[in-house]
Amino acid sequence: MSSIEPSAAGQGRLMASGQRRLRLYVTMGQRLLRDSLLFQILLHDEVELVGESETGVATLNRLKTATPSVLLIEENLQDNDGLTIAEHALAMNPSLSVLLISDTPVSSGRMAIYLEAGIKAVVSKDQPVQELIKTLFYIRNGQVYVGNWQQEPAPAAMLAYQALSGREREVAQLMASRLPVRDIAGRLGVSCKTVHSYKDRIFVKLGFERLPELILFMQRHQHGAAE
Amino acid sequence: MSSIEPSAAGQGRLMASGQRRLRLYVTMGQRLLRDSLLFQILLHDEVELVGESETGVATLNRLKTATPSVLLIEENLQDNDGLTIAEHALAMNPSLSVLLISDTPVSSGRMAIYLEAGIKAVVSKDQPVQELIKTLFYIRNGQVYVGNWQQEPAPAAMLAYQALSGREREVAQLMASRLPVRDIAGRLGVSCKTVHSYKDRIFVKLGFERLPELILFMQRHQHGAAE
DNA sequence: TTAGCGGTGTAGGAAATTCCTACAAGAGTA
DNA sequence: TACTCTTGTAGGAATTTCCTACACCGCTAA
Repeated sequence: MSSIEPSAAGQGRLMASGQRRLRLYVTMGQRLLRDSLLFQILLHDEVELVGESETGVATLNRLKTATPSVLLIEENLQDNDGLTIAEHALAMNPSLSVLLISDTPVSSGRMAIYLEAGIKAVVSKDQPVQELIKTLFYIRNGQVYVGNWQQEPAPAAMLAYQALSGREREVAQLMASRLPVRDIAGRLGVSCKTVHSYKDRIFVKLGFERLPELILFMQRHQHGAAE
Repeated sequence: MSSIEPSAAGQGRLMASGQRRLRLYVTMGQRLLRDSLLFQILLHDEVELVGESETGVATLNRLKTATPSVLLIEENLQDNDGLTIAEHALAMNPSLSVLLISDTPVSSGRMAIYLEAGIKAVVSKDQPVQELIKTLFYIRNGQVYVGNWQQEPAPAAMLAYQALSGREREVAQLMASRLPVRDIAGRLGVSCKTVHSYKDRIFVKLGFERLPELILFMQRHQHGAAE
């Protein structure tokens, strides 16, 4: 069927950064969180979901056939605690990277216990999603992530705004209010392409990938970190 | 600034469906859930986030200045319970539509209490995100949503697969595995445009809007509702 | 039995978006 | 002074999104 080159193994472009596909298994009790997290995570095309379950035992069963490279698991499961499950999983496959999701911020004491058990990172439910995603990608090659569980009071994000130049701020503003690119271009008296350029720069500077992130950012920025 | 027509009030295209912008306020304790839900919700361009907070009192304070049309609020907050807060909010502004998020499935008894209090709908954290989003849009004009809190065991979704035609299933399959459109076209021996057409039809039939939804759907479909 | 009608396989077009690259003017610095 | 970085501006290629088109095919109602 045609002589079309199958677009060279993998996605090329973005593939350069890390290793291969991140094979993910997710264990999380509540569907709402699991779903919305998954939608978020699956936006990244190097992630392959190899399985999911709601309970610890189900996870241990499936883990034999699914062969994830990363296990994202909640600390508190209905039938067990994530730590125990993770330990079993690690016993079966020591090269698995486990990211634990805890309900509350972790103390350094607990952190030590987790690391001891071979868990690669812990993210609490009080942290931003991006934090979780960043961590996920960070640990995927086996690295341990002992990042800012120290819970900085929302600094980086707001400081980032300072990094935007005047024109960039204007555009960020208008884009966050959902004004279509064409209108923004019209209002600023420049070409659409220029607006796109600003958009690109803004997204790079702030580390965003999609409009909702910017909207949320601007919203939070305006109504102060008062939040 | 130039004589460019500001692309006719609003977004035209999609705007036809409901009323105007859905002005949303979100009260949710845990950042992780709040964030990921918001990213999801803000993907819909008729939603305007007018505020968010973590606690009940903060919400009541902000509600005076922000003027949401819909309040999405968790049942269990750190400082109060969502129901109480919602009642206060409704006392201030009776036209507000409140969507309560409960930790567990709601019994019909509780449901009655909620409706009594003027709450428009309740979604539990055990339900799929789309359910929440659907409900959100449903109640935005003031309608009450007493949908399937009866928790059907995942029927509709899987049945939907039946609705796909042969070719559509092939494409769905390949797309879910993240094969680029061009490669899918090559493999099936048709043009890219054709593949896009299949994609469109698949998304319409299943009611999806983005790739992650399809990926998740196919994953779940294959590994049976066993889940 | 023939005229419709809806579903399926196929594809084209317009507009928008993503991801790069380009480049000149000013700011700052070695 | 020469060099580099940032900012304002924009173009191009490949993709995507959203519509529309159209020929078949099978089924139904007159």
